Amino acid sequence: MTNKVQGQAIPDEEKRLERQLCFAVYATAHAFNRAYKPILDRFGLTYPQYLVMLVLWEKGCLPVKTIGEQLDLDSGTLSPLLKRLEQAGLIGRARDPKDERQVIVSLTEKGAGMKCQVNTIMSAIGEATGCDMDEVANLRDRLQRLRANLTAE
Amino acid sequence: MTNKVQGQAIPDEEKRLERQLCFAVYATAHAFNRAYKPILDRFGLTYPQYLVMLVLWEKGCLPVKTIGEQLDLDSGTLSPLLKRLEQAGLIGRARDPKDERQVIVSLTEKGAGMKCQVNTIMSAIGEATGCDMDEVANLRDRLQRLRANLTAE
DNA sequence: CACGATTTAATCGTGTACAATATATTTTTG
DNA sequence: CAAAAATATATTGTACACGATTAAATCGTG
Repeated sequence: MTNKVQGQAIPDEEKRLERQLCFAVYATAHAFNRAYKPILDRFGLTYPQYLVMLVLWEKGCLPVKTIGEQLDLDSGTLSPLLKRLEQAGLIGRARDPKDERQVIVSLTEKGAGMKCQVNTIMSAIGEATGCDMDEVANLRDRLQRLRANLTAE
Repeated sequence: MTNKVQGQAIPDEEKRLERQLCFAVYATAHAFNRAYKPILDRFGLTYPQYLVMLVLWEKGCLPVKTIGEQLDLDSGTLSPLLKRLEQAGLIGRARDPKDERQVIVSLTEKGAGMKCQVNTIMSAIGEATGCDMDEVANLRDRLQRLRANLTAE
């Protein structure tokens, strides 16, 4: 016998990698990345960069802080990523005159013009998932609840 | 009108970040990582390192290749990760005498002894997910199907 | 048996992630 | 109003992740 105090002992079968929800999420995230790569390569974007562009296409100019809240990423990740998007000519960055602490990220002409490619990208990925709209919605909603639980510490 | 040829145009509402299944997966993977961090820190493990240990606890000695197949990671990721596990004294690495191309990864005494901590780790994470066993199984199976679809290119 | 093709790991370069720290700019308070 | 606290971003160090390349060993076919 291995464990009695802290709840039930978990049977070995349940400890297998394939049974872990965390691994299913982890491996699916990688699979999505790989599915996106050939599509996004055509636009010179990485997947996290594409997410930033999605937020900007949806909401327009935003401070770094807000982008970070949307994507759940901190400045240590976003600063270099935004620098690369700026070098690619897709976004601009400027200190907010009202509050010099903030850096406002905006779309350039080139970055805004790229928005019309979203249909192509989302259609290709939608195809690759092999899921109908109900299954996508089901899975997405379950994941959102799970994420909220995990974050609620 | 934006798009008629390539299937239907996707309404703007569907393009929002929160509606994307890929982002739900991406953000949940990060949330899992953060939930694991304080637990795994106590054992000096990162989350990917923990996954490698899970595989070794389950199957014993394995070549790098097989570990990569289990986790869907390549040698560019595993080589440095395994080197750190070796430096931490949890695993050993040795060329297979039968086939010198292969490196067999094995558990040290210390690494094998750590297995009894799995109950604690999995219980803590299970708690953090806030999901009952049915919901975990449901979500895991849906993700496994999704991953298979995405990988089937 | 030889020699080219394949297999297996390691290495290198680029790009996330994140904790910890640094810096500059508000905002709050004594 | 000045010092302290809070806020926003950038930087640094460590650790994945992956494509591309390299190097060593084995295999396959002539």
